Amino acid sequence: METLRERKKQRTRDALLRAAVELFTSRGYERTTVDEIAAAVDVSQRTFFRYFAGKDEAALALVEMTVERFVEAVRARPPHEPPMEALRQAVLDGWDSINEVVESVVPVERYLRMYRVIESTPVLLAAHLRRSVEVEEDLARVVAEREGLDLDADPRPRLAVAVFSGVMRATERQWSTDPDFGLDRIRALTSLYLDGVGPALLGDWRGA
Amino acid sequence: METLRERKKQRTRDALLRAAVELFTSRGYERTTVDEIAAAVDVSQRTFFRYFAGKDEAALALVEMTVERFVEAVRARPPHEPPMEALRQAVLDGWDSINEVVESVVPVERYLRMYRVIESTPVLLAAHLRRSVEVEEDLARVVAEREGLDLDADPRPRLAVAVFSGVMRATERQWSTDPDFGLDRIRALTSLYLDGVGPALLGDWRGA
DNA sequence: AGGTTAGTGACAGCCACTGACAATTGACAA
DNA sequence: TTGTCAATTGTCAGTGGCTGTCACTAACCT
Repeated sequence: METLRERKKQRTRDALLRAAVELFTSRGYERTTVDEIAAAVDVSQRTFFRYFAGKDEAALALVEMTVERFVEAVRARPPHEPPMEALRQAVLDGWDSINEVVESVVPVERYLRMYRVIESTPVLLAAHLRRSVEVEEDLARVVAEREGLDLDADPRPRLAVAVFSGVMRATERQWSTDPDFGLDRIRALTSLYLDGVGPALLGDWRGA
Repeated sequence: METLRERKKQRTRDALLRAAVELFTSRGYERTTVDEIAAAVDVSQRTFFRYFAGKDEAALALVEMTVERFVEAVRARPPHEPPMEALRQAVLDGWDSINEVVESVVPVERYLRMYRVIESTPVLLAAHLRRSVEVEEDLARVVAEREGLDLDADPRPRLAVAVFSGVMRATERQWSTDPDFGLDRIRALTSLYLDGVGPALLGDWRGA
């Protein structure tokens, strides 16, 4: 059982996160001040910065939860799976179980709306991409370990991850401007784009 | 012939850019204030912001010059070349002619040092990655046009560009931590990584 | 030469963020 | 319980990036 202090902290953090997401998705990121978020939870601005290193961290916190879960999922894939297959399955499974990860803080729908705010807000997109670089490094390590390779000697783990991440980014970007909001659409796009990599790398595009 | 006013403006901008790069590469980006840059050129802080939308823009301005040139180079590649080949040649040619693009502002060596500052400064890396997203969109358009395809109907242009950009990012990242500073090293890594994409995508990595 | 326009400096102000210190509140033992 | 310690929070003051405004000067144009 958790101590009262810890529960209180958790509640404050959740409240701040909820308020932030609420404001970001309605009013927009830039047009929301940290003071407003703090005021909505009735804490001081200083307290906000004790829970989040910056305004952007609050905006990315939800996605961060799912990203961490994704990396774990890759690590947990059966070792005999080829790298790209393991990555693919981990993402798709991630979208299937997104609700379980997020529902304790916000409903899935709000998560998706926040995702679109990130994608359409330059500073947030930038922060998101920067974080992705770190994730890629983690993934490369996982892949190298799965295949029993030395990350510094063999470029393939990093390359596979780079290609995969590039495709995922293209998918996110496409989805974020798609009129169809739903999870099914993301799943479909993910599969479609991953299947498209092979054909796209072929020299001759006339045969499709 | 340019007007005096325009020449003066150009000189002010160049001076600001030079001072900024000088300070960023020596003192570091975060530890350099806009006031210091402005003071080094003896203009007001306000004037700095009339030339650069933000401190980061001054830090990315050099790379921006080469990026624009790169996109043009892709556009100018012979139409019969497959997309990935055109992209590859354009990058490699870009590194060959980097000096011509940059020398009017700073020596190449300083350009390369600035590149490393970007790569190692979180906020700059973030801004750089965000800009790359826009570049990818431009490239996708160029590729689609070259191949006579509709960008909204066929995912292959975006995919090819996404894969290419992913690999380029991995290359940059690798180079930025390499003890070898030189241009040759970048060229070698670029070729190596591009050649590695095929093998990395294969299911079975045991055969190499 | 004289009116017009572009570029600049000075100033005031917003907002994100940080350090320091004091006040409060929960944890835990006597 | 109660007193002590430690964690959490609020307050305050300050820095740095960035913007709007306005008056002033220098370049342009006829």
